[in-house]
Amino acid sequence: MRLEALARAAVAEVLKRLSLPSPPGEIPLERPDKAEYGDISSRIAFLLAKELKRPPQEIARDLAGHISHPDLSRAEAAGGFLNLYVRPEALRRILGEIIAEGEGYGDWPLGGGKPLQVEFVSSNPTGPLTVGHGRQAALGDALANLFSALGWEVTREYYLNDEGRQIELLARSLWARYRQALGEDVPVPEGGYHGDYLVPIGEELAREWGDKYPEWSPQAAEAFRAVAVERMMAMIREDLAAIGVSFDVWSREGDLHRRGVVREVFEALRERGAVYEKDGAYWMRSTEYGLSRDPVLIRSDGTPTYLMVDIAYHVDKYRRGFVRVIDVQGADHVEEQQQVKLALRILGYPEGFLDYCVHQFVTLKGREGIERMSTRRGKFLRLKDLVDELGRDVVRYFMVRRRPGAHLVFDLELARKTSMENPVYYVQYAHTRIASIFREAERSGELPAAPRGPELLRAADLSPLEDPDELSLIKELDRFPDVVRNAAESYGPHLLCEYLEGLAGVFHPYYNRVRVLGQGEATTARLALLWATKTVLAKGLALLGVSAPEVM
RNA sequence: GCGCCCGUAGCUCAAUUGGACAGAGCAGCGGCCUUCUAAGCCGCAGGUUGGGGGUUCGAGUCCUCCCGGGCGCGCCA
Repeated sequence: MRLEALARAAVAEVLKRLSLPSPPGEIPLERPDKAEYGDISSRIAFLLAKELKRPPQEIARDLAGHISHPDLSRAEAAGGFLNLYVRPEALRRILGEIIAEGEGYGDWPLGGGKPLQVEFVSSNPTGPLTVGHGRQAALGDALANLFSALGWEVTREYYLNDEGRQIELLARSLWARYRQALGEDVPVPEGGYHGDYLVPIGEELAREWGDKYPEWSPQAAEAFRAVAVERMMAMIREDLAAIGVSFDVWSREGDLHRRGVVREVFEALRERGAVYEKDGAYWMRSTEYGLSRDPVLIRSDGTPTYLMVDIAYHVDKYRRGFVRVIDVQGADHVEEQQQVKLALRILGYPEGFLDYCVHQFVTLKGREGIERMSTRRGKFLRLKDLVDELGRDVVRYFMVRRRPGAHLVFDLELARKTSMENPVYYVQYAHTRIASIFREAERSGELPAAPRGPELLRAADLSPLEDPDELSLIKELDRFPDVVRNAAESYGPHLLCEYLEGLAGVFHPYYNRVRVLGQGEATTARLALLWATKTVLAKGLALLGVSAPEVM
């Protein structure tokens, strides 16, 4: 039984024994940040104060005076809080349970194997992935990992927008590059894609096709669009491979049209009275529901807007059996998100079905200062170049280290450092140091190699663990599953970074001060503790898509 | 102008979702390697949480008004 369960049982028991009411919901518990507030504490007295018409401090004192549990050494009332101190034996028993759970430690059965989708990146195939998409790739993948750990059957999906005006512009831009390669002075269209990446493709087409398309025509549009989309997708796949993200499903906009989903969902909205006609177009009645404007669903030329397709896409997701969908999107899509959610509400889909993880943009802080990026203007840093320079681990870690809702300033100089200043290495190095101890233990014969070594650790006598840092380490390890759950449910993988840096921050001083090998009985106990620490570090890093190296 | 997000140490950011005296890492200063990797450890200094008002036993967190920044306000995606 973990710390919280133990404390909850103790508090529930004393409430019952003193015939006090239980608060609605669970008994609140916190991990105090100061040692003088105990190992775990509860603000329950504040919750009972109103009902009992007694001051919180008095209630807390009552509870502290009467609480009794074999695993608690002490209970104090301070400022209305009930502070509990756990016996070292109980902590050591918890460590034993963590070791027994092994790799599965940190997982939850909450999702019950139900299908959940994380849709992310979904960048238009109009250019390579930029640093901004990198944040989304890292974020989405980490969330997918986290929800898998919560027991959901997770699908990673990329929505591919292979039709529409932006693609038209892309094709036109590529055609211009093609003409340029043939020595003609055709400019890239206004608002088109000015990045260099189209230049070599234009040259290639010039060699291959010669002067086959001297004019911009429907035939040219067709040909250049097909090549452009195909080449851009190849580029994007390359970028995703570089950062180590892969998708289970690639869905295409064109597919939704062909299957008639778009038309059908539009009709459904119209039947619900959510649509009106004006200026030859069809609009959704959004202002009636408090949104700031009515958007167009079907243009006057009869083609559906991006929003209309997006709504249909989400209906389709529901029909495909997902019980929960999380879309990772940039802050520039918030209005769109409100419109989609509203449409789903009108259509009667369950409220919690669709959720958005909205993230702010990334700016790069290098020597030249902070730069803004734009794919269309060709002013951006390709994600792959950044990964090639810094490594996948650094890029991934930096991208998820901040709360998604906050702007991310990517500090290139810090990221380039291979020292303690770089938080990724700080965490990874803790893992490496432990690995090193195990290598040394095997070499010196203090611990046999796997599988016998781990078996011995599972059966180890943990009673020599009484150093305060050792007990702190156990308390940190005990928190891990809660961090995983919280990081997933609040869409905040950065909480995992915080945790891992904290865990490494307990380990490093301990390592520096306390010798593990050659300490007789204590050695096996310490190896067991470090085994658990190493497992949690590795698992935490894995959830973020970052490696846990044995050697650095 | 309207809507959404943000403002915390010199810098980059946390803060268990309303809890205790607001915490880290850089940058600054001073110490620690013949012992499992110094990519490390220890110590010092650093704050009116943008500002005012309000709700609450209790506010960085909720409400309100200012100030400053970002994003959006297309029959683009």
